[in-house]
Amino acid sequence: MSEIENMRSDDALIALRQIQRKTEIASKRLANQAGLTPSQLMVMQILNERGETSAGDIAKLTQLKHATITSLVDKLVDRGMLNRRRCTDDRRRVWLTLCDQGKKAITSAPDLLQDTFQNRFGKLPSWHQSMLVSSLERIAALLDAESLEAAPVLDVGALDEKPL
Amino acid sequence: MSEIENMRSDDALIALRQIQRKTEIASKRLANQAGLTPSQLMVMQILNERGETSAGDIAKLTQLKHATITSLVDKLVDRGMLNRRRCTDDRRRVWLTLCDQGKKAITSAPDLLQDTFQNRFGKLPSWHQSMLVSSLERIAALLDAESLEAAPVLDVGALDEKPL
DNA sequence: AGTATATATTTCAATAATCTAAATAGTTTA
DNA sequence: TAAACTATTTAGATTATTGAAATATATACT
Repeated sequence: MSEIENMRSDDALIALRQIQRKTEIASKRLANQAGLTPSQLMVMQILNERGETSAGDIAKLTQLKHATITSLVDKLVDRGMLNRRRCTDDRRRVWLTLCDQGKKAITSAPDLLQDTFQNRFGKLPSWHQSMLVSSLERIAALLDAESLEAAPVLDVGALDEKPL
Repeated sequence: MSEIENMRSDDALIALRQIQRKTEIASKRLANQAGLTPSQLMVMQILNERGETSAGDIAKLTQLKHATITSLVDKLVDRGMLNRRRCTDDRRRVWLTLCDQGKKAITSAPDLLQDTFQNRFGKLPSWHQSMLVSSLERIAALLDAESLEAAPVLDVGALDEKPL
């Protein structure tokens, strides 16, 4: 690939990093508003999107160690955000689910990034909206870890399942 | 805005969250490979992109407290990654810059996400590349808000409880 | 000018998040 | 059935992050 051909890719990566930083900071703020740590929020969002998920898969998805997940889940269970359920098929495993209060906690906190985004996005012409959505979905696909064989840690399989 | 009109916005937000999670995890891994914490990496990337930046601005950009920046910078300076320089105009301020070793540290670590992305992106037809770049830049702009960048975190703790 | 007030960073002690290694409990394999 | 393997937890240590007070400098006011 020539240098010139790389140019657009570089532009894309720069924009991606900007997006990353903005969403990450917004996440931090959102977590705070909901009375959660960013890691706790991440776990709860994953559960909200995927439904019942095992502790180990959460560890893979978040790239946190199992011990960390355990202590983090302990706290969330104590606060009535999550349920722990031992898997009956394989009694080593533990399934986690959001309970109602948990769902409420993450949906009721005002999300500044989301609000701002929706507001501005809604004002764009329809064709532009479509283009952005398909671009975002394409980008997400380009970032997919499937063929990143060097990253077995991410190999959770259902990683690309449809959220919500 | 009607429910139907909201639909595409929701799709966009879903894709955005996927992108966020993927880039965040890739960041964690990259930091690890470079022998840095994610926060340290973030600081160094900011310095790499913006050049000399004040400690306070770094605090705002990362949404970390000043005390945190101080200790984090201490370590990076000790390791020869960064330079501290007292501003001559306003001697309260401190300017930070990456030094050569720091630049090298963040550019030499193999970035799996970046490599994969570049590889796949490069295979797309030119018109598609252009569209993706402009879409990404537009998205970044939609996420841009002083309120998102500068606003202090409201600690009007959501509701009843605080984190344990 | 001199005093009060505001800003930028640091220090220090405390808290919270995360990790490693070992332990526990259950499953699969040979 | 023993050995090897997998999932989660426990315990203890390490590290990151924080709030509050301290320091040093700048700005505004009278």
